[in-house]
Amino acid sequence: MNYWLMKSEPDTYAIDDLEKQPRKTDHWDGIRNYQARNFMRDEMKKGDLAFFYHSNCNDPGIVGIMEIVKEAYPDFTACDPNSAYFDPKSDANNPRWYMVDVKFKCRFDKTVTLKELKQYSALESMRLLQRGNRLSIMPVNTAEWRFILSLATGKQPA
DNA sequence: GCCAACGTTGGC
DNA sequence: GCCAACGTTGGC
Repeated sequence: MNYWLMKSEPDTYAIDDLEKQPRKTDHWDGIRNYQARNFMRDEMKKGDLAFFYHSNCNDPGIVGIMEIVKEAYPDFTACDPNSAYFDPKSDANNPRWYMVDVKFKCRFDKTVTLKELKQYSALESMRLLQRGNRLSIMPVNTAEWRFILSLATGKQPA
């Protein structure tokens, strides 16, 4: 069981958009970064949990939790010339990009903001908080996961 | 909208 | 394989 953090720009796809899907499930498309892809393709397992992070917005931060319900399979938007994520260099027979399916689990009452995350020494080694970080999919360790959950719920970590 | 940081591309 | 140029991310 692994924990993750996955970023999305809410103007493009917010956590509410995921919740509105049938069965609250959708594919996580458009990942076009090799490191993020490798995490998704090689390490993400069914049943893993992920924080949903809103990036590039007024109040960036973690807004809720989703579950990985389908492991990596080729990202079909790479082969679709009408998609914003079309990649002419990707070969349908040897897919370059992958996606997973995620299911909405919960939305926090209050966003755990980036600003707030930066305040805690318990989180100072988090990948999200490292200088110049741009990864859109990254692992979160168990201690960090629990700590952030406690911030979201107001309860002490188990 | 600015811009620092980072990733990718492509000439050599 | 180096590295300059360019494109993208994402906080502010």
